[in-house]
Amino acid sequence: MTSTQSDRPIQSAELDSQSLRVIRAVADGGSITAAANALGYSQPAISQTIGRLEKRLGMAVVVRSARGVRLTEAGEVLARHAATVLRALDAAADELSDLSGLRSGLVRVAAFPSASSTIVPRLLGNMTKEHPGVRFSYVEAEPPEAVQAVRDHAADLALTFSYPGDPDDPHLASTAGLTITPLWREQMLLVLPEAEAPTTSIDFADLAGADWIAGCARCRGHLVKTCSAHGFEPRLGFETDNVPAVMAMVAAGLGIALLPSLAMAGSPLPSGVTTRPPARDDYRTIHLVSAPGASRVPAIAATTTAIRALNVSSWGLETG
Amino acid sequence: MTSTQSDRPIQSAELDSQSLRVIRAVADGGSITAAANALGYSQPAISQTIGRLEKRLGMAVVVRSARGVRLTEAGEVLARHAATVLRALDAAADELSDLSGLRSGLVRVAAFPSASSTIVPRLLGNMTKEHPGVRFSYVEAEPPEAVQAVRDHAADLALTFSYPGDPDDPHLASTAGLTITPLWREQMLLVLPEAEAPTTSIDFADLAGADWIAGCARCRGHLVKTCSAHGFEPRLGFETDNVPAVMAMVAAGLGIALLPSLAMAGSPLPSGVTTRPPARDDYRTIHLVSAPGASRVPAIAATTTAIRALNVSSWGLETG
DNA sequence: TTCTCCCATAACTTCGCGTTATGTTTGCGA
DNA sequence: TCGCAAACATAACGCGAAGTTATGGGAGAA
Repeated sequence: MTSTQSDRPIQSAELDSQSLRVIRAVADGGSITAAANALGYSQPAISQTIGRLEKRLGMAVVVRSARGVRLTEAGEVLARHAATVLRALDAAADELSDLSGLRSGLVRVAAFPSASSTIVPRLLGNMTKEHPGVRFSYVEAEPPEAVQAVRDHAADLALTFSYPGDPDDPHLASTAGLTITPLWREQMLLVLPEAEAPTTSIDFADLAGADWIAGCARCRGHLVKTCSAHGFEPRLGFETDNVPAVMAMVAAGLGIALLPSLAMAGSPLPSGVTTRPPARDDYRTIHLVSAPGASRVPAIAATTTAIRALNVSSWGLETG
Repeated sequence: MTSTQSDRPIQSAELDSQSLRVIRAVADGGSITAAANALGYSQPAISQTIGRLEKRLGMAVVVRSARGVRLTEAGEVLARHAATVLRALDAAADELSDLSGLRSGLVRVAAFPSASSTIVPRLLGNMTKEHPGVRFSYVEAEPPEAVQAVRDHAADLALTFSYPGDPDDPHLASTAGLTITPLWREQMLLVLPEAEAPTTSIDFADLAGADWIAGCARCRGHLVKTCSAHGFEPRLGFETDNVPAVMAMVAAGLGIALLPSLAMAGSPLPSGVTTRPPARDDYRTIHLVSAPGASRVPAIAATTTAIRALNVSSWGLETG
């Protein structure tokens, strides 16, 4: 009584968006030739696409008509759902275009404190002016935490610094899978009362008797290391990572300090306080840390490019 | 300042449903390997599919993570729209399965009047019992109009008849593109008063002096042709294609008639009226007319199969 | 360190999906 | 009635997408 139907259910995997595009074009144009012209294909391409689809489905999708072709019920089903599918694909393509064209996207930046008032505002200002659709988040973090944030995918890009030869350099330990690019060398400056400042640079060895005001843990480590390289151990009286406080302490005659040049740019020197470079150049290095693949995310790639393009000479940074 | 983006907008043609399936599986499984297992592919297949997609889009869709992989913003966009796309594809596949599995579908049938009360009810009864989801429409139409309906795609299947040697046979003229299958031979019967009926069959030549009641135009043509083949021209007194009316006229002694056997099945003989077969077999042929490709529409194919499977012997039809 | 998990790559095969060239059918017009 | 034109199908072919297995390398965990 009943016919010998295969009765195999149609899997959605047997439907592809290209076939739906073709069906819709045929429905709109009324003929295979018209669809081919509309889609920019040759006539046999459409004919074969439909033929393959019908073979997969095991039923006719179009039937030849006097002039052109018309859809079967199955074809109508496909044409109806094609509208939904193709609308969604168009929407996705639009959003991807926005990401690709830097009209949308989010970049999560982390950087160390003295960058917060110097590099970061200029960077984000340039970027939002150039690409208003790109959004940024920013968290201030010391290098170890910043690196960890990138590792955890909590941040896309991190600006960090490291002192030469630092054994605790977070970039050395378990930075597996991260890309670390040196950006600039940042000059270290001695901060001291004007009265005690010589006219030119200062030899570290002359400072063996001074009281020192230390900064963050790793900065203090660098200070101790530098002093011991010059044959003495610094007398550390005060500790704070608050730069204006350090300067005020220097102004109050409580000691001298060794600060990176970005700290100067962020906080004006109090009167009576000045800076001098050490006789033997002292610097730390600023790095850009990113997860691999960051270059293949348009907004992040654009941000890294913008970072490299920053004019940083006014802050005492040297490209290197 | 800005980076060198290609900035080429993403075309929705660069997105295919397979990539979306893969993206969704990766999003769900959290790793490429898990997605491969879920989809039944090898791990490199998924890896390469994503790689090709990223190459087409010009941006990353996933980033390697500690354990497995995670989506970028672009990947999230795709995963979000993938839900819509795949839902629509599943819906389409379901509907196609219903069509394929004879749980839905519409078959438009046309047939000649005497089939309306015989063949067609039995056919549609069988079909709706066997396949409740399949819907039917039916229009009664004489063969020329029925053939035209199929040609115009106003009907999917038509039951028609033709008399042997009919020069106006609608199946001969402009049936291009239609499939015509002979189904059965239908016996023609003489309808006459019982009083005048011989016990066995009747030789046509003995009826030269009778008055005749004619049916439809083509039936009348057949009658005239048959009579002239036997050397006389029938005296046509009454014309109607109303079968009960013909029988009533015969019962009233107004003449005799030549009717196809299906007409008998549809209308009971009045008392005093009987039928006899002509001595030399007289028949017409019942055809199935369908548009090409009808066999590739499941519901229509099932209907044609059901037509062939009909038990029609009780109506005086012979397979041939 | 070593083991395990996961992803990428290489090398290869197959077939989907285009192309151009050509055939077939239908409807139309001289 | 006889080509002509229009539309779809088919053939033959090429390329690249998309799958496979085998293998390598990096990162986390015992």
